[in-house]
Amino acid sequence: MLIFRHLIRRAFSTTSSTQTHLKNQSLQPKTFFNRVRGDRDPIVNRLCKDRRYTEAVRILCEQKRLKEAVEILDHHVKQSYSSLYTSLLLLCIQKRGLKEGSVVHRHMKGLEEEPGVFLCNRVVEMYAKCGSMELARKVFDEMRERDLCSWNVLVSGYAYAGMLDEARQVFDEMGDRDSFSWTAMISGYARSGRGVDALELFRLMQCVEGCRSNKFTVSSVISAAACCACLNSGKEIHGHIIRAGLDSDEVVWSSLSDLYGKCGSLEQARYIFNKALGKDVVSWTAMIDRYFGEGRREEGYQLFSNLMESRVKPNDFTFAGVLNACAGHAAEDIGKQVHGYMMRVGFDLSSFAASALVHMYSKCGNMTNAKRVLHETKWLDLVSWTSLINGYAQNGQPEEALQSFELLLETGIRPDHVTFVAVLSACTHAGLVDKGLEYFESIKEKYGLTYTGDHYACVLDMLARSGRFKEAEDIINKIPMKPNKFLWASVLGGCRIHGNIDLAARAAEALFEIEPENPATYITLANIYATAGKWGEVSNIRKIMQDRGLTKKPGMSWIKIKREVHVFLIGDTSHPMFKEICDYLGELSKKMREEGYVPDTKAVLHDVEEEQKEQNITYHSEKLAVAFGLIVTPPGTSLKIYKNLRTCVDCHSALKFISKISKRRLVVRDSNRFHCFEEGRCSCKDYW
DNA sequence: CTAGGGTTAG
Repeated sequence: MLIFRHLIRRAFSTTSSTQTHLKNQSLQPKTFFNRVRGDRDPIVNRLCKDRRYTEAVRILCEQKRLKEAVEILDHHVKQSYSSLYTSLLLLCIQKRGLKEGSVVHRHMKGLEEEPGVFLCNRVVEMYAKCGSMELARKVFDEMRERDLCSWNVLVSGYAYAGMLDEARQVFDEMGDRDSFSWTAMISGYARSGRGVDALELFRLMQCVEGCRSNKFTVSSVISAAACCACLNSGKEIHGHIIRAGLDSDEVVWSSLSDLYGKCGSLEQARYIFNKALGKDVVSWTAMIDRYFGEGRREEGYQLFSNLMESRVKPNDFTFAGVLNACAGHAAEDIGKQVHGYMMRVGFDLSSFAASALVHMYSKCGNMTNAKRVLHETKWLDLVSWTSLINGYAQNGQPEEALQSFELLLETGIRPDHVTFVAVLSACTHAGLVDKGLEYFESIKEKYGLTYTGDHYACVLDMLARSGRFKEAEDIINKIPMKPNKFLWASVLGGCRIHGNIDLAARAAEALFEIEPENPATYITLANIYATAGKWGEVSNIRKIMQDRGLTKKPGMSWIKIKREVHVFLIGDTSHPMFKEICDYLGELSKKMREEGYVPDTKAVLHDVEEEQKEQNITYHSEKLAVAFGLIVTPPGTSLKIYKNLRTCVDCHSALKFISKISKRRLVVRDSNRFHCFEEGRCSCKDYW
């Protein structure tokens, strides 16, 4: 990628910058929750020794060390201090500390003097924001005196919790309403996807005299229009925004851009984005992610590059978005550059920018860096671990995957259902069926999790691949939900390997019902019949496909040489070097046969002569791409090839021979996973 | 004192 050239910096050239970032990061609850007393700063210790507890609490509050502050308050402070409560409650709200909040509340109640409305409002807000609307309501109901703010806090609390009907009830009950009340209600509807209700309420609001909408109101109502795809209402409000002069705020611009992105076009969204006077990092991030979301990767990367050149600093959300795009595109080169940039400008090591890094490296098959990042960040985060386990599983290192799972358990983090999907797939790739079944059992028995469709799909994939169809069918018959397409596709795949025609027919039948338009099912089933020599069935299926207008997705491979992408289709003759490539493949084929390669023509559907079949598979797109790469690069260079479909059995075997003969490392990323061919072996150990 | 936009894993 040329666009990042000026920013390239080796991501791992130094570890000292990592240390700096560790120091700079904010105190995140997850990372620093376990700070023990011995770690307390000396001033606080001194104050405690002198029994100046109130001051100690104040300092801890400033340092956002909620737990310790509340502990001291609870045990040592005997008097009431309104201002202390206010800051403690604020901190509880910030950190979602319900437990600490209720301790503070209890402390307040033990006092002679009754707390004022101001403080009570804070308590209601604290309970609401920390997730207990029951307690919030209880405090509200018991308040002797209430002001408008008390009501507003309750409404916004219910709205925030997604309890819109309750919110509306309180809203309708209250006597006076100001912009706060209306906005809280409107934004609640918008966030819960009830855009129409929000728009309706906004119309009502405009009829109320003396209750003007402000920037908060309009940004909420615009996001409401976006969520229900009401472009026309959105445009009307857009006009209102201009007329009322509310267009000087970056959040308003950002929601407008979102509106046009969601129900207009990316071009309109970009137009608004360009027009916005103030563009903060959120607007940038949203616009970049919008491009990636629509699959317009070049524009996404380009805009990210523009952002880096602007005065706005990308944040962890921005990094996570770009890195996840890189992961999806297997664009390790760009991902590395982004990583390098992050190291320079700094990022929060305990954010999902860090886990996005692990994810990116895992997806790109660079497990060394993935592991390194995970350990460097010291962010004991389940998502990162899951990415790592999955990465190992998909990159042919199932032992490392299971080892990582054991390490994860040692940290005390409880794995969730997604983690087990990764663990089971590792067992599948390693051929560890019995161990996999043990893990499968433990999901329910040991960890008390409910099986998801994916768990069943994984375990059936495992059993079907190893030909244990009896056990597979037992499980299929016991599944409480309707098996999904992934499950049946796995079963079908296993039947292909072991030639189980009966179960294959059942699986295919189910798949035809779920996704009749997917050609892959027809092709696989036809392959199974073809392998068994049942040509009548094969032509039947071909006829059905024709009738339904389905065609096989053409295989396509591409390879990047000197920043230029070369694309090959099956049997493609259009490449300028096609003749050289063919000659080279011919030579290669001779050497391969001497080494023991036998073309596997099972994958060829057509009922044609063997020789013709061999011809067909010789020109599979990945073979063309590899041959081209071998010709144009110097000896010893490793090649990276991308493919849109799964690798076929013959190509897989051929590539093993080619890696041995050419003494090259060949990395193939197919639609499912990475294959790393080296010295006649593949990292996937023939599971894919 | 209360309200707004973008937000990981398979």
